[in-house]
This record gives sequence, structure tokens and C-alpha cells, in this order.
Amino acid sequence: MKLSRYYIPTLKEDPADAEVVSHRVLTRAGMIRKLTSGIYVYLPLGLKAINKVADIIREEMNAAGAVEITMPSVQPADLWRETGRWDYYGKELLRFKDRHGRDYCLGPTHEEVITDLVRGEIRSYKQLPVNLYQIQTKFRDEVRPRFGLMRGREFIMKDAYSFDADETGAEKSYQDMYDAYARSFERIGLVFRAVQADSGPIGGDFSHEFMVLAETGEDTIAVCTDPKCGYAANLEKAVVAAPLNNLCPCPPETTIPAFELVDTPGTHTVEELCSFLKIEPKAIIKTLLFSVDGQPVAGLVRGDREINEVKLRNMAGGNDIELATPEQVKAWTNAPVGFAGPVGLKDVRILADQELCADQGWYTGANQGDAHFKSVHLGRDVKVEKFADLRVITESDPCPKCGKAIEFTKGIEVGHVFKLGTKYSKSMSATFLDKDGKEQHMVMGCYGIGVSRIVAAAIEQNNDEHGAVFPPSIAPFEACLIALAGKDAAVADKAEELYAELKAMGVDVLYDDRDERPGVKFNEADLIGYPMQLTLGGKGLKNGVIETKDRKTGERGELPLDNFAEAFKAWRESIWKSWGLDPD
RNA sequence: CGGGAUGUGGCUCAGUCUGGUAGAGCGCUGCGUUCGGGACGCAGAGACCGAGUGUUCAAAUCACUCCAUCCCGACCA
Repeated sequence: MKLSRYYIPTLKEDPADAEVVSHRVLTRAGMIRKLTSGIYVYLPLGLKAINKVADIIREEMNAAGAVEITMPSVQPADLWRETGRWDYYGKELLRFKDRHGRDYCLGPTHEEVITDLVRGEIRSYKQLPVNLYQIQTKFRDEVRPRFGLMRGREFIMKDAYSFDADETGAEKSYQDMYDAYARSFERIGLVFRAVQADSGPIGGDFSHEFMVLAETGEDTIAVCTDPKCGYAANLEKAVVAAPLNNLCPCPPETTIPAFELVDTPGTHTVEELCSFLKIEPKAIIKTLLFSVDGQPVAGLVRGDREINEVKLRNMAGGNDIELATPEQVKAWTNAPVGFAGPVGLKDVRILADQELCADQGWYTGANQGDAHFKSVHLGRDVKVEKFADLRVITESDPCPKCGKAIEFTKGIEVGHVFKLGTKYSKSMSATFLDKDGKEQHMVMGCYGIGVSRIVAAAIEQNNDEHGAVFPPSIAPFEACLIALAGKDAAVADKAEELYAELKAMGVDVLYDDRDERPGVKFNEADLIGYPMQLTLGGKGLKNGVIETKDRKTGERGELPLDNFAEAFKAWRESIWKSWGLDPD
């Protein structure tokens, strides 16, 4: 491609609304433009990078036996009502009516559509397994879109859905996808990690997320420090090991004295209560009230711990969890926020962290203003529905798998694989006849990759003060040929010749043939982040060489012009190798 | 949805407090000089100051309402 005929509107200054590096660079380098909040135009360079990512994923999906289709982005509400998600999916689902007043939504995901499709076609175990995928634009009306392509409302996603005759088959499909994902991210050139994850509103009982490790990641993951153990989980999923003296559930017998009321005026927070009573947060039970699918639920954790809402939601068996409003707290406990406690709480489900069984004689809220109880014993004084792991893991907790230390790192979620089981096939009656002629529900899995997000994640992971540093596998062009011709026709002619030669070699090269000053060309090439830069100037031509620059290391060198093809091939291979990649 | 901030040529911003002729840099057009890390000179084009209402002799500036965008907290690829 000749730059003089191309479309790369670069910006000299950082856009005012871009906070993270990938957003800044993508905008400045002329790869994307914002249309409205969370919705972007993909300009030629950005689209090219996205397409390279998509091509790699497509190859790996096909190799893993998945088959490509394209489903509509507009979906009828009826399908969503069948699975109940029309009510449960929430506001991320953009709903609208057509001219006849019929309800529709823009697809944030496609379980309903694919299940509807497959149940109409598949009747026999002989037709299974099937794995269908698409690479398509999704729409999720995110509460707070941010960070450019990292969290858009409209974004490009690869989603695949597997259908198997039984659990064993489903497990194989899951593993195949897991492996295909790992291969894809390796080929793209990302440093990533697969971690255990919560399955969220997609549903199902087992899932892994693929996290690109980067400081700016929105997710925190807990990783075992022992590589042999390999435990890694999203913070919201990471299991806290049960305490050694696990007494769950608390026995009712106890020798501690009966609980009694203590005056604690104005102590709304754990900190205030502690300094007022001169006690440690560890001596307190924090009672947090939530609305789970509209029902009141109290979550109990130790005063110095953080409750894990995902664990609480799962334990309560709900779809949607929200912290109670002050009005709800008042209605459920008869007390203002800050004085809720489990003792005497009526019509509220009480779920407690397992750790609370390891000790007795707690301070808790008294469900009346300006007062707390002391000497509360959960087994004796409270009707706890269930004790379980309810809190957020901390860096001082042991690895739940091997007991060694864990550490936290930040990650960007670029892929997620789920085992769905029969959740959708049951609610939508996707059945087939097995060998014995018996009707069975298909066992499903679903698998997503954020294609456009990967481009942002790659930049988050690879950049410097000059701009992006693209892995050659997904760089919009793998090389940029810069001609410093000026009025020197010989340089222009030679550059033209080299450009043709590179194209003939199958190199995806951009030829900067513009009549611009050298500084402009160099700076733009660095900003965009082509892995390989080739510069031909008058001096080089005289000496029979062309200059090279490795964008990642900044290392410069020269290639002879008389044996250019050979020399370039070797250099190109070394560049790809430095990324752990292979040009072929 | 709560909290905070910002809307002024294509881009980045000043001007707003203290009302009185719309500014700068970048970019863009033309001419000339330059030409190995975002050149320089000269001459230009380009804005109903986010929208509406109000206050005033007079509003980018004050008041109210709305809209949009960004940042911080509950969702997800």
C-alpha cells in the first residue's frame, strides 16, 4: 500500500477524552474515531489490525472443528422470553420495538438464536457434536463504557457454541476450545493467563477467562506463586481455603455469656465502632444487606474482610445482586445503615462466611440506632441459613489448591469459555434422540473472544513513549518502507523498486512515498508501531544499503541493496522470532 | 444510577471569577525558502462560543433547564 493513496489521519496531540494508552494511541495513530460514547469507527489501520486478529482466530477455530456462520444482530424478544433472560439480562440488553410494536433487542450474545437454530435442525445423536461460531458486531449497553476499544458498547466478538450428546463430549468440546484459545493468543503474540472465573449471567457451572496481563487491566487475578501448582482465578471467583479449625456449622452449645446491648452512638462504620469501643475489626461481624432478585439477603463477614458479592449471589441462588438502599436497610432492620446485625433479623435470609465459625463472642449491630450487641454467638443466637466461603480473597490468604502463597496481578479479559450444561437446551427444548431412541437435552458450551478488545489489549501490553509497538502478527502492516527522496529521483525509483520486491515476497508493507519531511515520517511510523521500519535515503543508496529499525528494541541496522530479498528475509525472521512468533 | 469535571474553528486549549469588538498553537489553502527525527517566512480560509429559556442597554461570560462527553464506584468479550 502506498501511503499517499491511503487514509491515516494522525493527530499530533493527545485527544482530550482518552485516558488509557491504547485509546490515546489508537486515536492519534488514526486507527479509530469515536462516533459516540462507546461506539467507534474503525479506520483502515484499525480495521486491518482487527482483521488480522480475526483471521488468526478463524484459522484456529476451523482447525478445532468449529464451523463459521453469521447470525443477525437484531433478535426477537420471544426467544429471550423463552430462556427468561428478557427479564434477567438487565439494562445491557438494548431493547426496542419495530413498527408493529413487536419487541426486539440488539444481540449482546447469541445463545438464544443459536439454540433456536440448532433445535430445528438436529434430531439425532448421529448429528452431534456440532460447534458453530461467528465473528460479528455485538451490542451491550454498558453502564459506563470507557477506555476506547477496551470497553465499548459496540464491539467485535467471536462467539462459538458447542452442542454435544453427553457430558463427556461437552468436556472435550470445552477442552478443544480452551486449547484453540490458548493457541490463538500465542499466535497473536500476547502474554496471557487462563484463570478460573465466575460464569455470570451467561450461566453454567464452569468457566475460564483468558487474561492479558497488563497494569491497566480492569480485573484482578489471584495467582499461586508456585508455578507447579498453577492455580489462577479471577478475584471474584478465587476460593478462600476453609480455616483450619473449621467448626461449620457453629454448634449451639457455648460457654460464653449471653449477648448484651452496648451503646455506640454515631458509629456507622467499622472504623468508628472500633475506635469507640477500642476493639479490633476482627472482633466484629459486618452485616451487609443485599437485594438478590428483589429478596432481602444478609451477608455476614468479619469486620476486616470484604464480602464477595458474586459468591453471595451464587450462594443465595440468584441472578441479580444489588447492595440494599438505605430505605431497604431501614425497612428490613428497623435501623439506619451501620447498625444492622443478624440477631433477631426477621424475613431476611442470613448467609455467613465460614470463617465466622472459628471464633465466638462477636460484636454485631443491634438493629437499632446507636447500639450494638456484644458476646453474640452465631450457633446460639442467630439462625444462619448457611455457612460458606463468602469473602474476597486477600494476598495473605494461602492458595486454595496447594496452600502456598498467592499474589495478585491485573488482567484484561480477552476470552471466556463456559460450560453451559443443559441450561439453554432445557429452557428452549433443544433435544435429540440417543442410541436407544430416548429424547435427551443437548449439552452446551459457549466461548467468546473480544476481537476488537484484543487490539487494545495488545497496545496496553506493548507500547512506549513514542506510541504502539505491535506484534508482527497483528500489526496493521508488518513493515513500513520510508523513502527520503526529496528531489532525488534515484531514491524514489529505488524505493519504488524495493516496494514492488517486498510485495512480491508477500510482505504486508506500507510504502511512505509522501513528500513529507523525514521527521514526520519517522514519528508517524513509531506512533503507529509497525514492527519493522526500512529507510532509504540518498546516503544509503550511494553506499548500497537500506537502513532498518526494530520498533520494539529500537535497534538499527543495514541491509545490502544488491542482495536485498535474502537479507530482508533473514531480518524479518529474527523480528518475528523476538516475539516468539513465526512469519509463516 | 450515585459522586466529580468539561463543552469556545478539524485538533489541543486560553478567555468565564470581575458582562462591553471572539483569541493562540497545531492542522488546512497559496507562494517562497527548506529537507535524516513532527521546519521557517509571508498571505489566507475556517466559530450563530453544546442547546433552550431568562436577567441586562449589552451575555462565550450571570441564572435556570436540558443535552453531550470524560473521570471515580455496582456489569462483561
